[in-house]
Amino acid sequence: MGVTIRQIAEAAGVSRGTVDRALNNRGRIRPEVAERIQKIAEEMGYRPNQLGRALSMSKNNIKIGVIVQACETPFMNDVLEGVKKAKEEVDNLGGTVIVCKIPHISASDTIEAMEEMRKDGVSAIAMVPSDEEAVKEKIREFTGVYQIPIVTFNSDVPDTGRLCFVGQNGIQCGKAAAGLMGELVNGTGKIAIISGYRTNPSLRERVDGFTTQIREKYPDVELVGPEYCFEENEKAEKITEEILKENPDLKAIYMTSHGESGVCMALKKKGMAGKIKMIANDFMGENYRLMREGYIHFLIGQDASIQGYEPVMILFRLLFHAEEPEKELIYTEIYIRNEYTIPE
Amino acid sequence: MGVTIRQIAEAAGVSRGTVDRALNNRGRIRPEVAERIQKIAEEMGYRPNQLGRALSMSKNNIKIGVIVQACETPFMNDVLEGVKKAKEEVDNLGGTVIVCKIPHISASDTIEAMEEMRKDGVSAIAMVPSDEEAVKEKIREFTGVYQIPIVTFNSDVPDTGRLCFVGQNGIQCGKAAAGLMGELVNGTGKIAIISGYRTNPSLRERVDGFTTQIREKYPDVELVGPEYCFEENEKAEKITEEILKENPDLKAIYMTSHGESGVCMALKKKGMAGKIKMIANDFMGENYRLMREGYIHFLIGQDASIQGYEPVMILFRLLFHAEEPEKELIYTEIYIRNEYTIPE
DNA sequence: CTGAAAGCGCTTACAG
DNA sequence: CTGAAAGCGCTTACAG
Repeated sequence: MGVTIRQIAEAAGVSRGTVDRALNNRGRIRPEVAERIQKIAEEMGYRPNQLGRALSMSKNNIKIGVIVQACETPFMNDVLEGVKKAKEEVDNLGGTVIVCKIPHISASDTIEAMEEMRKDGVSAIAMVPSDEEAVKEKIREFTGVYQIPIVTFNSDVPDTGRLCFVGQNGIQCGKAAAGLMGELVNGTGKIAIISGYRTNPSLRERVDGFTTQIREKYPDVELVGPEYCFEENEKAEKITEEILKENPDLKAIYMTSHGESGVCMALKKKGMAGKIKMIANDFMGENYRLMREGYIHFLIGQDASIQGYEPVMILFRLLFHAEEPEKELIYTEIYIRNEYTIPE
Repeated sequence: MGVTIRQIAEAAGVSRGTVDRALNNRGRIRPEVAERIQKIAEEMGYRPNQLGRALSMSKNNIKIGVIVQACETPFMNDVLEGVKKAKEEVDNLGGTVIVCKIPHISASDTIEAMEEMRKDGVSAIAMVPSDEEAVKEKIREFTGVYQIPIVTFNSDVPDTGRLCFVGQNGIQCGKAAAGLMGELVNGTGKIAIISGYRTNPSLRERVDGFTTQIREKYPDVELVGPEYCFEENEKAEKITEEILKENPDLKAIYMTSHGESGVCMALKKKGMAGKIKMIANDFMGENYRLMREGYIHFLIGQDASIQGYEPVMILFRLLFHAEEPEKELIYTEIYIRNEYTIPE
């Protein structure tokens, strides 16, 4: 048990309300008195009890909105787990979290969700933005005109006034893959890159990080691609077949995104399963299976649940404790897994 | 805002105290009344407000003791970070956490710390036990006679009545290293194992997991050792020199424990820096440096801070919410890092 | 500028 | 078995 506001009030010979005003800079107090009280609190080692604070402030009802795009993917499911955990914590502290799931990536749906939340009276929003001008403009409007703080996660839209971004550093992710690849192929040979969409910023970063790092550290490696499979298995399979045809001496494949099963299917048909080394992204059941079957040698992933958890908590800390986030770009850790560090 | 106990009381036409008794099975209530109230609460979708609960119960003051051995290592420092985080949370919820740091691994000091905590009136203890009979006996006494629940972390002592264990699965850790090693050496060649202490259970598990997995999956690999360096750099250096002398064709080294700098020194003197592949354990500054300098190729580690955090929270959940841990063995994740996924 | 009082949602002696 | 009341530590109108 610590020192309470009541004890300070007694020690200072004032009322509890006055101590509160002094300690929380609420004004309406004579500066000398405030100073004296602050000193006493300091001396007594006062640490405010969050419980009392939260319970008392639960009248205000802080409301945080969460907008998630493409919510039916395994990754986003894990993200939603994190959101749920944050929601429970916020609920416990007297706040509210409302979640809007947008089934696919769409600018108009995103904007609509944002407007709805504003009408619902949210005090802040955490969201996965899509990289379109209309969405960016709406974010500018929210942060600027309506003064509704916004935290982006998973993908970022800089220059929109968003408070901060929580997600992966794509460049670093690509570099990590390059380092693993270098070991897998012993620093020499042909490596193909298969990506999802040419225009997707995160995937682009992975490709860039991978490419530059391979060129710098393993000059004897020859890169093939990048080819783009639009995260479709059929397309990925065709691409892989063509690559194999043109490069019978291919040693490895780096996949920045989905379509893994298609690639593996092509490898299987050519009898190359496990012989061609493969690095893929994202921790999900499908990839674990392919890893167990020997197709995928390393998996690179991120802590999905923290991407759902942290943005909500950042906003809550802002609204409840008036605590600004430490950095503008909050990168999540990059995890490497092999066959022995995946869940059964 | 949710339904409150007061609303239920009004709906049921009873007092708030009665609702409390009904909902928390406190007895001293007519069963029919209790049932009726439970039903009403259910219908109204009542979810108890943890804040009110915690604030009210903060009179009781739940006190959790933490005993940490060998607290001056980098790993234990991270563990203590986790303890600190848990302590803040528990403090916020009206509890207390007291920490006792034992500078070195010692049975008598551990027992002394336990006794002191008991006199201090702790309601539960989280501790790193040493693997000695006297300590085990003391743990049995605490859990049995005094009914003080104990959670072990980092290393375990089964059959002592301890509530659960939080830490690494050493076997799995060794297997993960084996999988990485197989890729590093391309499935063939000589690999040396250097461990810390022959008798340390965790290190033994790592060696076992590594050995069995290499034998099973890479029959062409020849294993050298394990040799034991007692986590001392000088000793590790000498051992490495000898191994190199007898095995000029050595391809890689697996270190289960400390002494890394000594090994690297020996490699450097022989001009083998970076040529001999190396996998080491534990995320710490020294190892990051050796990785950046090209000596260490993979680092295997655990989330140290969660090992400090989780045991305290498990006990808090037990005492505060009467919530038992889900499993008896709570294994922390095994993380793999390469040069690109370590902090600068 | 300051104080007295009510209130946040729950628990817990104390009467009856 | 049940109720009325006090209390946990803080905040916040409302008076003055």
